[in-house]
Amino acid sequence: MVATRQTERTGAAEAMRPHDHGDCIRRVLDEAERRASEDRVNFTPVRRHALEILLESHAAMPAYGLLKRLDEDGFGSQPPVAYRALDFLMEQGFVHKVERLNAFVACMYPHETHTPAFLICRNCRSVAETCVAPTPAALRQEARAAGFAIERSMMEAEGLCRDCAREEDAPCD
Amino acid sequence: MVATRQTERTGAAEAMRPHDHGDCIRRVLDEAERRASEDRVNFTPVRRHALEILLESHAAMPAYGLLKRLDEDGFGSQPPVAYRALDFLMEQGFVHKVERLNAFVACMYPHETHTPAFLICRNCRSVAETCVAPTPAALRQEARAAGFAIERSMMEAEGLCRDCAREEDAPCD
DNA sequence: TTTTTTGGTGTTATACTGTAACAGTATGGA
DNA sequence: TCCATACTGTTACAGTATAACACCAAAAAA
Ligand SMILES: [Zn+2]
Ligand SMILES: [Zn+2]
Ligand SMILES: [Zn+2]
Ligand SMILES: [Zn+2]
Repeated sequence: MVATRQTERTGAAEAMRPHDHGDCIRRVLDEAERRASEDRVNFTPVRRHALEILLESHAAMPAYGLLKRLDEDGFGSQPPVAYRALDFLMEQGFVHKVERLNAFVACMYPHETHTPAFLICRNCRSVAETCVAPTPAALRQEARAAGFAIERSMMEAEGLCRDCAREEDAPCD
Repeated sequence: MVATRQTERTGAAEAMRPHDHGDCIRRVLDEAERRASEDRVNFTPVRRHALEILLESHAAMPAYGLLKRLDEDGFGSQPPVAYRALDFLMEQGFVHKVERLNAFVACMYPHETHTPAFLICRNCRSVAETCVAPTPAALRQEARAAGFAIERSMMEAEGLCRDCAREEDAPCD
């Protein structure tokens, strides 16, 4: 590992420090808008509004919490409403699922594809996304800077195993 | 077949390669037995049997799948049966939860506390635990050796944020 | 233009995952 | 004997997620 030498600590676990959250919202929303139009994907009202709701705070929101909000705002009351919006937002990389909480957060670094790393408080369920390479050492350092005490952690990588990759390649699909 | 020249790759993602699985079972079960008696914890029949069931393969098993098996074997049919056994096994570090799958696997390295890292096939849901330090680079290398194509990954760390830690310390609990 | 396809939405129903709470039992110490 | 602790049996319920089908509009193909 390099001697990280960070003069500027952008991308640190800001969510757990005081900051201008209006900035977070504007920055992320603008970037999402830009990328959606660039990628020619359909950023419909319900999808946009779902992202806006998630952006209201850095806490992770359960799907049914989001659904409740969407319903109050007139976007429909049935589970697929929320899950479809979330599927879209996750595909675009605008939202991550925090698996440990079965809950969702807006991505704070939507300008780059990345392996997200989260600091999750087991007590208040606040969530801070870091943009550092998620090595245990780097994460520990982020945590220290945020005053966060890591108790346990895990990493999960999803993909295709050798056998399944072979199947997908097969000409007789 | 890559010519990776593997003299001995202990701790690699063995689960995704041919291996003597009887060895896995004996090794892990013995170690669990030893640690349970060392730590004076109550390794009751239902708990032991739950571990044995999970050890039957390296696939992740959902709680209700485990429950079904426990029921067939006469250990009770209600959800708490499975969840209590799983809670115990996770506390002892004998089992991990694979969050992405809401499913559980026996730990392949129960002799040491660690940050588990998993390679999860999205197609067949097979799971390989690696015992390397879970850096993205190390994980990529493990994946390559196992013929596994990582498509996305994440890291989650749970603990206490600064504010919640302060509360816990507070004398006026 | 007409037809077809595609993608998004509305809705119902259902499956899967996880926990609270209380009663019963065994054990071991005061 | 009384009490505390830890494990188990059971009921009821809360929370999470998806399948499936009907409907519609806009884009693409004919
Ligand atoms: Zn913010
Ligand atoms: Zn992110
Ligand atoms: Zn094995
Ligand atoms: Zn493990």
